[in-house]
Amino acid sequence: MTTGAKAEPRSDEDRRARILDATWQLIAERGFHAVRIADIAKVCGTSTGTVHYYFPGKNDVLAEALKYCVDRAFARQSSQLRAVHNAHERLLKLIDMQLPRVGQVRDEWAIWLQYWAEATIRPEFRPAHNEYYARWQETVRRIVQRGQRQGVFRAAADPHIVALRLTALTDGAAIQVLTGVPGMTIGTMRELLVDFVHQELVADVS
Amino acid sequence: MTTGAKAEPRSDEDRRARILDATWQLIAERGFHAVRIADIAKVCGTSTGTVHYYFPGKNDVLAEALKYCVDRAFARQSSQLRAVHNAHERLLKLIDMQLPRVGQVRDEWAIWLQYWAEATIRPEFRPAHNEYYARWQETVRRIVQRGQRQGVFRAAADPHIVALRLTALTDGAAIQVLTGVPGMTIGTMRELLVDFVHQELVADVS
DNA sequence: GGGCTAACTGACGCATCAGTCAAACCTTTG
DNA sequence: CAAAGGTTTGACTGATGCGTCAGTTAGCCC
Repeated sequence: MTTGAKAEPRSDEDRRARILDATWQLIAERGFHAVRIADIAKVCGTSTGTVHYYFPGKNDVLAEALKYCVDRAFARQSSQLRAVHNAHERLLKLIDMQLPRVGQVRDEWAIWLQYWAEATIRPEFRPAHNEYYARWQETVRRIVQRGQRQGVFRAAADPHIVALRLTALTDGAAIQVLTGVPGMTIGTMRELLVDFVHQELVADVS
Repeated sequence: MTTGAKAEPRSDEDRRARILDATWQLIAERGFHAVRIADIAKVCGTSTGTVHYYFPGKNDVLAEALKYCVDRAFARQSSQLRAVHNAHERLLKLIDMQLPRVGQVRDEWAIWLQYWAEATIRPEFRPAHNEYYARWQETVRRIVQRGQRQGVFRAAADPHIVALRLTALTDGAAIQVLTGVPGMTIGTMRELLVDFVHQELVADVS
């Protein structure tokens, strides 16, 4: 409903992908547990039977939709980041791409919040979640290491620790934006993260 | 099921409180949307009719249960913090009390995750959420100001900013603990937060 | 054309729950 | 004691939605 690409899929076997695409957007809009198979079918212009034809049960559609969304987002980020060679700029670019503005990125953050709530309660969601989360942390860590090689980041910083902190800080700030905490806007969030990067990785003294 | 006080309520009109107590624990265990009126009644040793006698609808029970939990946790924290007079120690005590160990505190964190997921989707949850979140941030901010008055914290730090950062960092770290991100344990979380406090508020240079 | 299969449909069966209600129960007051 | 009013019960209802399945259509090979 928001900004997801809804262009006609070329042939038949990405019907599956169409279903997943509709599903993750519905999750982002209405929440994990408010999504009905009938809603998915309606958005896809198909029947509930078809959804069950491709996925054994509702849980499977939902779980795969989460993965699908996170995967696409990661791929998109990666490809855009590759174009930026300076590590400092690349990190700032990453931060910028992750700001939960309205639209696509905000919906993706909504997915993460749903994912967290679900993974807390249902341990079977954790392995997949942790894989994706680790991949994200690793992206950050690599940029830090790259920056140290390039000499734009302090050599003394521990990339692992910095990644842990920066991801935590990003998540926490995103929560405040998404839940509408007064005083936490997109701008505040960017400032907060940029400052953090500067203090941890750029500033001269320790 | 975990550690909530389940002692016999003295008379009749805290039957309401008993229901809320059972409800928030069920939310923490099973998730917001998996809680059934019948479950609440069963835990309370009463009937579904009684639950509806005290609360007009399911939504009311759930929403009030969230508030109830957050309120109790806040009161408990406040009373324990009051005993610590040195601001630095008080902040460390706060951090310690908020580590999501198993049991009560972990359940309370689970409630926050559910709250966030819900507030993201349903704007009507935001006002209450933001009120509680603001109260928490204010607690942190006041401790920082207190520390500056006492001279144990750097005067240059902006209490508002520090509170924003520390709460975000805490939330982010808690998510990683609750979702079981490898490498993020209670110990790591404490270390991360204590380091942050030291760097932002205690270390000499800026 | 005639068999075969894969893709798709949508009505139906069945389970699950929120909320209702009339009756039962208990407590208080006159 | 009796009436009144507050509280509790649990069977019931109506709605909702998942998953199934018998049936349909479309493509494909012989």
